[in-house]
Amino acid sequence: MEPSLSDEQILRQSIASIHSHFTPLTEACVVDLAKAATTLRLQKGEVFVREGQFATDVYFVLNGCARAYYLKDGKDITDWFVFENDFIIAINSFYQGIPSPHFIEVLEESILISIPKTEVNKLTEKYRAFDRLEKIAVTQTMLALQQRMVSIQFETAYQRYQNLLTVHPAITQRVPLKHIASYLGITLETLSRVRSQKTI
Amino acid sequence: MEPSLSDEQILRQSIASIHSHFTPLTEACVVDLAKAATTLRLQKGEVFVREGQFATDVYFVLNGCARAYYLKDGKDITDWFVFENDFIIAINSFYQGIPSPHFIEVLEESILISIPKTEVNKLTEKYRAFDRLEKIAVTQTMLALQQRMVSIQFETAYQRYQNLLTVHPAITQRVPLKHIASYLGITLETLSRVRSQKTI
DNA sequence: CGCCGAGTTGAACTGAATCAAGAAACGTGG
DNA sequence: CCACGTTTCTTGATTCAGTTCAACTCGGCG
Repeated sequence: MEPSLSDEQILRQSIASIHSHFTPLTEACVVDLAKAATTLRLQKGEVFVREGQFATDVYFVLNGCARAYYLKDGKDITDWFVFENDFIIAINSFYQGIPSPHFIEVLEESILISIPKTEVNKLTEKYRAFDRLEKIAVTQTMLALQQRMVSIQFETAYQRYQNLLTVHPAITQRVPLKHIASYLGITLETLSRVRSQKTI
Repeated sequence: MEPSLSDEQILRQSIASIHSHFTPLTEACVVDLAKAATTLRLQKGEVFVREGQFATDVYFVLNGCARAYYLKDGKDITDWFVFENDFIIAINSFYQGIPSPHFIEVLEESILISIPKTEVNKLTEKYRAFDRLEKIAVTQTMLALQQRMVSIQFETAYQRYQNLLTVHPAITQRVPLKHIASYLGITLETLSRVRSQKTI
């Protein structure tokens, strides 16, 4: 993480990152986006979306990483990981207008920008490029979920873990294994055993 | 199924259905869409997208039902069901530009309209409303996949089957159980047992 | 130093898969 | 309209991947 970036710098870097990782935005759109967005600097473990809340913002992770999770019968289940240069939202609340089943927290000291949902909707309405950005993000998420469905449905715990490593090789250095286990739909014990075996 | 609809009628009904089930389209957009679309009348079991092909069209099911499936180690795995008034595409090929891992077939005598991908892209570019339609369809698919992830990850075979029945109460009358089983990520035998038990 | 969260290891258990056999429904041609 | 083959579905016995419960190790930190 860069030491002591100004809000101004964070915003500029985020927009540059959106430009290169998703799609370019027009000048005017960038100006409006910069007005709408605020920066967030969060300490490791800070929970910035809670169960029961209505999604108020979209978040872009410039630096660090975050996870969305929910409580199923009291158990903490990770639903989604996000690393630098990606968006994260309380997906159900945002798109279905319901109270969020998810919590979202950062897993490291992180820098995000936050864009209010109302402003997102205005930007989407006003700028074709921003609308396209949202469509790209949603499409990527849809495809990632479809891949995960196939993986979880017909692969063994070992194969799912290997798949995850090919997508996020360094994830085990950044995320506690218990979160990885629940994301993969297995127990911590099974993940531990799977990690200790070198072959099938 | 309506007896002997004309192509004209099929198109008109499809557009009306898109209007009411998704989002309204402008007059001009409807005119262009009608020019781009063609009608398809398929017999039960007809396969209209094959593995290895590049997605050339988006399909709207006006009447009947269809499924997308792939072969995993020679086994036929259903990935998606679609009933009347919904779209179906070879999702990976369409959005990732790769040869389709999926086949798509109709499970009943069905009426679809088919819109070439090139025309979809033009319509998306030209009409805000059409762009919105695509975004809505993709967002709905994303949310449905997310629900399915949760279901498959932490529910028993019995619960998953019950969930499916709440979403598609009549599915067992229209779709062979083997397809439902693979969709739920269980074997045909397990589905049969699950169906015979009245409680957990 | 001792506690606490994170991860490992072991043993017993279980939900669902696999393998196998048969019953029921379906459709196609004679 | 019936007979026959095929596909669809059911039922039973066995096996297995992964869970659960429990005890233990390791590393960091107050």
